[in-house]
Amino acid sequence: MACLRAGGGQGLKTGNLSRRERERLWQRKEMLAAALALFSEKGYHNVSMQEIAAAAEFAIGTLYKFFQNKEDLYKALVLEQADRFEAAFLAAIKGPGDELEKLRSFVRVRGEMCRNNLPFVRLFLAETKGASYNLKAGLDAEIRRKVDAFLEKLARVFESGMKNGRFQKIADPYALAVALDSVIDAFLLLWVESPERHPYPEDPDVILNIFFKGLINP
Amino acid sequence: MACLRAGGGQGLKTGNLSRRERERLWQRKEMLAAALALFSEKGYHNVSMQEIAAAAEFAIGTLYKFFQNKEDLYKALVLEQADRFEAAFLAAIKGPGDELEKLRSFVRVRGEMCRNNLPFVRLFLAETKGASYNLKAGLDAEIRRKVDAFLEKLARVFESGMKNGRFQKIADPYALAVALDSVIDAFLLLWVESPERHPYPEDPDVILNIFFKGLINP
Amino acid sequence: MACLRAGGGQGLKTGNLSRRERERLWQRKEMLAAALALFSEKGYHNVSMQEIAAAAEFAIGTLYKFFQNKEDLYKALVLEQADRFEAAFLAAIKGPGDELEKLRSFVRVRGEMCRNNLPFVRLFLAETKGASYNLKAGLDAEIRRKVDAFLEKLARVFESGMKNGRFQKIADPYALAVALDSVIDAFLLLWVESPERHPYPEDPDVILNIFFKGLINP
Amino acid sequence: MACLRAGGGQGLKTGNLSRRERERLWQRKEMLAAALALFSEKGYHNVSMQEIAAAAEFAIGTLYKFFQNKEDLYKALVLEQADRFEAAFLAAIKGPGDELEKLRSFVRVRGEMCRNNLPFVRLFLAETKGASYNLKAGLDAEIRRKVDAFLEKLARVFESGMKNGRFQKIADPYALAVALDSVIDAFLLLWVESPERHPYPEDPDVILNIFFKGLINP
DNA sequence: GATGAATGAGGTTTCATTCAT
DNA sequence: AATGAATGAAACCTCATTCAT
Repeated sequence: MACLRAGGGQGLKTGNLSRRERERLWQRKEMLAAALALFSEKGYHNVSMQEIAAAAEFAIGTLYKFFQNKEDLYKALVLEQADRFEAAFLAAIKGPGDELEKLRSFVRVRGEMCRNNLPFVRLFLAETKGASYNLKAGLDAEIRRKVDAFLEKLARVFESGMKNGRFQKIADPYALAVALDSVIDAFLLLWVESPERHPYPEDPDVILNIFFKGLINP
Repeated sequence: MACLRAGGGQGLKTGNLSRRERERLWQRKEMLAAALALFSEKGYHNVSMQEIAAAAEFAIGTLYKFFQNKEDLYKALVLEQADRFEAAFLAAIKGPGDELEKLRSFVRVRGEMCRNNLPFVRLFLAETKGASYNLKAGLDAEIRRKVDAFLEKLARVFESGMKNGRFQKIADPYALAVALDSVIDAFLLLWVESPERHPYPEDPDVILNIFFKGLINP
Repeated sequence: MACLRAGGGQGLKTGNLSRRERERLWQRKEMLAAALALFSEKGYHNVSMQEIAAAAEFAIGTLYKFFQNKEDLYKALVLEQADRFEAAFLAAIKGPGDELEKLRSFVRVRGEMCRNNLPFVRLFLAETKGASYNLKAGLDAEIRRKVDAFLEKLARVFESGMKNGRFQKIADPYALAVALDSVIDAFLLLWVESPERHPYPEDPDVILNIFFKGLINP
Repeated sequence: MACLRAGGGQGLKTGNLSRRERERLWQRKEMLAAALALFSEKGYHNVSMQEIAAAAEFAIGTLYKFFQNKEDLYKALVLEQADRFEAAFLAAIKGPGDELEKLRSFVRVRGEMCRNNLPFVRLFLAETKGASYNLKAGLDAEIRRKVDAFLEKLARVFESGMKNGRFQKIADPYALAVALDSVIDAFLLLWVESPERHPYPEDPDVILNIFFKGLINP
């Protein structure tokens, strides 16, 4: 959370803004931060707008100046954070190095982002893994579209590796992307639940070896 | 769903019971079936007790004779179904054949159970993957304990395969169990969302090859 | 008000009903009576559902069992009363006697109904005379349609009188109907505001003479 | 509306005022014009101060510099317009000609004023005919006092006509004034609702004949 | 034992009004 | 003097739960 409040300019440029506008942006961030903490802890339906307003130390009316309604607030929260995550993951797989290195980088960044944004990870897993009924109009679809678009890009890393002979054709590239993503999620889930018993591995190959090395003895 | 209503003896013995008791059990099952259908379709918070009572064709008061409150009803629903699933999965990995065959059997049964119980799968994925906030007291923990117990047993399949040389030691057996489970879940999730675009594979090796064959070209 | 509570079977038959149903009807009437008193005194927007519930001595939730929402309650109130009034007025102009007697009867019944239902008259004048913005969907239209339909019937009394030579053709029959209605309303309005200074005349001819006798000296 | 904004000197003299004061008067007029348009269209309770401020292109705070609160603004609006109307009606019945011509003139001016100030007419009818609950403190009384004062003056026209033998004594002069006023209102109401089906008559005698000629055939 | 009418706390949202800038 | 962001009371409405019948 601290990082969220402090972290400036995430997607929203604060360059040439009046004091007023900068203040409004800061207030918005405060509200989203309070909302994130609460939603993440108790879930969408168990958090009231009053609660969020109180946590953000604003009047309820002020909350409604920034967000049309509860759903709108929630969507803004999830989408803005999702964008940050997507950007970081894309940077990882578009970074330098061969396909192998890209995968390592992705696994590493995934861990870092999550370690630093635990509240959002809880929310995000709830949104993408759990059947989420909260989001009547579109967020669900929008999030899933984003995830899918990313998985396609990840699939292309596998595909490219297969084409240049670095990877074997053990499965459909998209299936591999889905599989890698879900395995990482599983490790993250274990870590979220009990960080001490199941730490997220520092070395990405601990996870990747499941894919790299064959299980069956030849 | 029909199977749920009709399906006798799932965990609850109906052997030597009075007519009264048998009727009560049948009523209870009706209620849970109606609740499952509604929760699965709309989510815990978007289903009212009135709605469940109406769907089950009982008075609201009768519902409360069987379940102390909404949460209690939900817990009973999830736990009883989870038991059925757990039993089926355990049977799969305790069945005949070597470790490889056990894994294949598990992947197959996982698919079958889910295909036949889509409403519950939706609910279950929401509960186990998504951070589930519904269940303030204990269900969460109880479910996760069950899942973990099963994962330990699955891990022991990998371990045994490693010991007798059938499997390579590519990773920690528990990690492998988690990974396999999550990959299957990922495929199920894809299937739940769009059964036509992403059918759950008939041949378990489509999934298992991700583990069996190494990705990296030697 | 007393008359409203006491007045049984006004349009709603209470003949072959179970005790339950009779009680529900009585409760509904209590609610409408409380609502009428409040709306009539303070206006639609200045009365809260809590207030109505308290006045009717029911819980707020019970109010909503009977009426979907505030507007629904208001519409039911206005329409049911309007029907009573319409019926009484129609009876007056369909009663025995020639056209002249019909008009006298109408003026008389108008006065009686209003004297006995002052709260509703206030509401009704507000609805039909004032531009009423309360009634988003349809009540406005429905009320005006009713009023217009009645005015047409009243016009036909004038028309018939003209045809059989009892009346002179001093103006368009519909215009005469509108004029008579509005003159009665004006007298009622004066009476509503200060019953002592401006009593509604016992003798209908006090009002009707405005129409019967010509003002200009020949 | 244009006439309202442009129309100078309506009751408020702008003669020897500083630029400041003239500007304030102009601003006030802008605000009242915006408020009139909105109130007339949507009704007192369905218009927010924010809305009025926005329509008048002032800050909400500025609105409150001119009017203590919403009710105050509304009262000012209604009273100032009512004064304009009263003045015009008084001029009509004080104008040249005998009693008959005064009545004709009144009917004519009534039509003109209303045709040119439809938004206010809607509001005014709502205020004077409908039981108006908006105006808790005094406006109601003040308006009605004005109306009554005018009706007394109109009554004196009838009275004078009776004294000099031009009119017959068919009814109490005040009752006749009330009746004429209400009949005109009724025609205006019809016109407001559907200007095409019920045009306000060009010839005042169409309305006045109801009074002038006796209905009953002698 | 079964019923479902009654309850009222608590949710979301609006808007008249204030006051620091 | 003008602004408009901030306020929070109060409105409408839902629904988990109880209890008299």
